[in-house]
Amino acid sequence: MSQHSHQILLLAFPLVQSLDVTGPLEVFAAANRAMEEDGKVAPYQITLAGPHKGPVDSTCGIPLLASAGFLEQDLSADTVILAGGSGARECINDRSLIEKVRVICEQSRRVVSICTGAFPLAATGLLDGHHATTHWSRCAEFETQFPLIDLDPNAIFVSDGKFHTSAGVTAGIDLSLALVEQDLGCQIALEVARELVVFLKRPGGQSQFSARLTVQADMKDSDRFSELVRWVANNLHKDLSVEILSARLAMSPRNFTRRFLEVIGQTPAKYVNAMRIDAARRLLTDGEVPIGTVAKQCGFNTIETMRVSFQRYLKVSPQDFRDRFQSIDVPGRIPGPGRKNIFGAARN
DNA sequence: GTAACATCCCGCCATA
DNA sequence: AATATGGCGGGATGTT
Repeated sequence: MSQHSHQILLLAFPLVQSLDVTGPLEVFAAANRAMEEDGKVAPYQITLAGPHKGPVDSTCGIPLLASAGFLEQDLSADTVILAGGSGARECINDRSLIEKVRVICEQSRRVVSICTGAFPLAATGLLDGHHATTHWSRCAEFETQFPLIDLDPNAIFVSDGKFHTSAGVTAGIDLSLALVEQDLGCQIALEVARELVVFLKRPGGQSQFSARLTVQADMKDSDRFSELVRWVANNLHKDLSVEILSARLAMSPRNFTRRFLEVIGQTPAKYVNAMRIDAARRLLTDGEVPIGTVAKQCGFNTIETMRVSFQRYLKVSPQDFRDRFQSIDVPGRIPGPGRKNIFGAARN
């Protein structure tokens, strides 16, 4: 936690419009707003740059720099973020580009990659011998390309020294949030998280829920599954057992479980549970709905079930969760001891 | 907290 | 031959 400003360089590979880029931008922009509301100076100065080929306008109000002259520009920052998405994997054979990335990363205090942004980072060789992660669907490819890197396919995000790599795009949002917490403290991170309605999760290394996963578009059957996922989100109060869900897609439970894991990246029950906690979280923060009603609406049969789930995954009870978030609106009220870290107890 | 009960989910193998 | 699917068993995990 410090008063000085943080310079952030966001490297976007060909596609600028992807959530990999806009997600972190939103987080840091929200952090700036939160600080300004507190009467402080907006701490984050963000530069968006990259060798992209997409439309050259601005994203989230951040002007895009250095598209054509990317290699020539003198770019450095406190924190550099390599966004993933379309084009990130393809550019690892562009030697001059990778060399440029390497120089930038070497000069930076913190290096962050999101999703497949890990590929260009890995290509620099800087990650060799380090722990890292990337999007689950690209892990096999990553491992064969970069055998010297210690890949953890199950982690949401991995921190190793100055390098922080994250799994999916939503994990990138979570990671940005963690950086904000590191830089500005828990209070601001809380406000940002609340504003963005990002699903809260535990520190890296825990794979049980990584928020709402974006279904890979290029994957077979993804249409059926994304439709199912949408249906699930709208029917959380119903019975969402494997048996019921598999019947909806006219699959055997065994095959459904297998395909669900492949396409969505999580097992059915875990995913459903994550969605339920997510929904409950929103109802608890955004309204005055009694906790028992929240539990029912979100598909937890009883308050007890919901409480167990909250304790297990968020390390707080529903009541604590509600109190904590609503306390933000009360000036001067400070969360009690042991409640300061929304990301869970353990940190590193 | 705990115990009984239910469901999940993943390896293994047969079948399509 | 190679691949996708489905059934089964039972330890792991979750619910009441």
